[in-house]
Amino acid sequence: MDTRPRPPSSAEPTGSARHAAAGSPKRAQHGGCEGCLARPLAICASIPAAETHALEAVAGEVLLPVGATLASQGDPRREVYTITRGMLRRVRLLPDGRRLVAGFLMVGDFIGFSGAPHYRHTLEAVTDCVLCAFPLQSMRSLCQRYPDLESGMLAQACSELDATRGSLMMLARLGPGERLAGFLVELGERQQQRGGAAHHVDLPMTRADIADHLGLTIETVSRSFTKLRQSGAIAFEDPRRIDLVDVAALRSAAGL
Amino acid sequence: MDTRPRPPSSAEPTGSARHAAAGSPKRAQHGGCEGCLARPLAICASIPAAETHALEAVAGEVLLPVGATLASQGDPRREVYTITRGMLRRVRLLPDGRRLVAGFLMVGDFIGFSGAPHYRHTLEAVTDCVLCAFPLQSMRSLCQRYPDLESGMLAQACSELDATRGSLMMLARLGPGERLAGFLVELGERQQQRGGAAHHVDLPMTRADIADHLGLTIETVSRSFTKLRQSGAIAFEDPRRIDLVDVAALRSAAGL
DNA sequence: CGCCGATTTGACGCCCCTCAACGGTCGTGG
DNA sequence: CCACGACCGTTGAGGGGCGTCAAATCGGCG
Repeated sequence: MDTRPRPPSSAEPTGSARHAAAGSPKRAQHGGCEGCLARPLAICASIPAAETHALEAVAGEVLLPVGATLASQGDPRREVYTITRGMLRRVRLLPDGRRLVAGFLMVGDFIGFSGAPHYRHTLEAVTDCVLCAFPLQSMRSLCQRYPDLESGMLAQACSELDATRGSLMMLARLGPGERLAGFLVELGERQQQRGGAAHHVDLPMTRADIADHLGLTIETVSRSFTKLRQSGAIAFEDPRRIDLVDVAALRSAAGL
Repeated sequence: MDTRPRPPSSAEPTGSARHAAAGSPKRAQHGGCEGCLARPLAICASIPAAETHALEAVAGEVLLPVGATLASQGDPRREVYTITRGMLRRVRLLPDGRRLVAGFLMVGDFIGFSGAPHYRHTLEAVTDCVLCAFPLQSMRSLCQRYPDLESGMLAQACSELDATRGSLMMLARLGPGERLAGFLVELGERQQQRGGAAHHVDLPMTRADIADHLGLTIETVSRSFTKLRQSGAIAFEDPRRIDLVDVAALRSAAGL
């Protein structure tokens, strides 16, 4: 009765990569919190440096090659994760193939804020990733032992809620160009927090990922890119590497 | 450059109600947790019944008449709330008047999951409301004293995150009829948890509120209602009181 | 009864989705 | 080395759905 989907939707069916067939997750031993680049960004920082052994004792390391899936929609939730390297996407699929990318997850982000016993999203690696894995049960006991950890998680969950509510406005009331502007600004800020250059955004994800994140089609995303470029707000030669020329204009377009 | 808004947007400019000019919030003394209808639904339940005096000691009661605003976008956040009676809407306004209703808040819901120091939304009473107010600072100390309270809040924040992510899919990829179907089902379930009749939904909010919640216009919402009615999925005479005739159809339309 | 707001319905137009084609890059294999 | 295919991104043409504008109906309240 309503919006019709496109036949088989867009991106790959989880396991049909280029040639080597998108490897699967591999387990490894935890490398230690000391030199961890993600630690200052992650909830792990809620535990004092002197006590990281408690984390290391229960943590495992997961290596996730590009295109691999960490967990699938419907799987039981047994672990939570902190991202140490790389980028993931959080994908939800409708039975008819319509696809939503509910978010992109970057270094320091926490995976596991959910009350559901099963995953409501599939988690796929946009780039090669490394994650710290914690059994759900261990995380619960750690929270009891270190109340600051639980406060930290609550705070983090609240900011994620803030961010998600921001996306609501974007999807409900902004036009394509405005959505894209907001997306670029936000991604740029997150990359800057992680040591990226200001006024520069790297886009490891495809246009299809962006489209499914913004509730648009690939074509409309592409057209919006060229319009933003023509307007002088952004510049790029490599479509995966964007210059934010006029951040103020981008921000105001996105209602920020 | 993009979607153009309608001149002055839809609903009232916060204070121009029917005739009596939408009263303002009134303070009262807290009535006690014992007979509180919201308690079993709210995070307050994380504190044992024998200890409710700790809550009562710091709580205040707020009476909010229809149309009144509890807090405005940009105000500093000083308190958090639990809803005891009535319904509120969480509204965000863009400078040009575009409006989003980020959610409807009902009895037992908690207001205050945010990391921001200022409100990012305006909170307006859809019906007459009663709320329990807790100073932010008191809530923090309560969390230290009662770790279960903090766990409860984390759990609640996680379910809200789940719900908000569900809205993302709705806004990004569902058509008008599907969005409305999902909205009705979800609201029906929440009302049922609160003692409402199954297969019946009360809509205290206007079509404009629904439209701004679903990212549509009033007219499209209205047309979607009549289409759902013609399809036999719902029935109604009073537009504010909807019969859910075929819940299965509604659920599957919404991708649930 | 008259006014006002809420809801519904109709006519029309624009924006975005759909369908299609093209160019560029990369990796493979002849 | 170059031909080839796969994937990605871009651009153009066309159609449909939802927003826009307009008007009618209904109910509540003064």
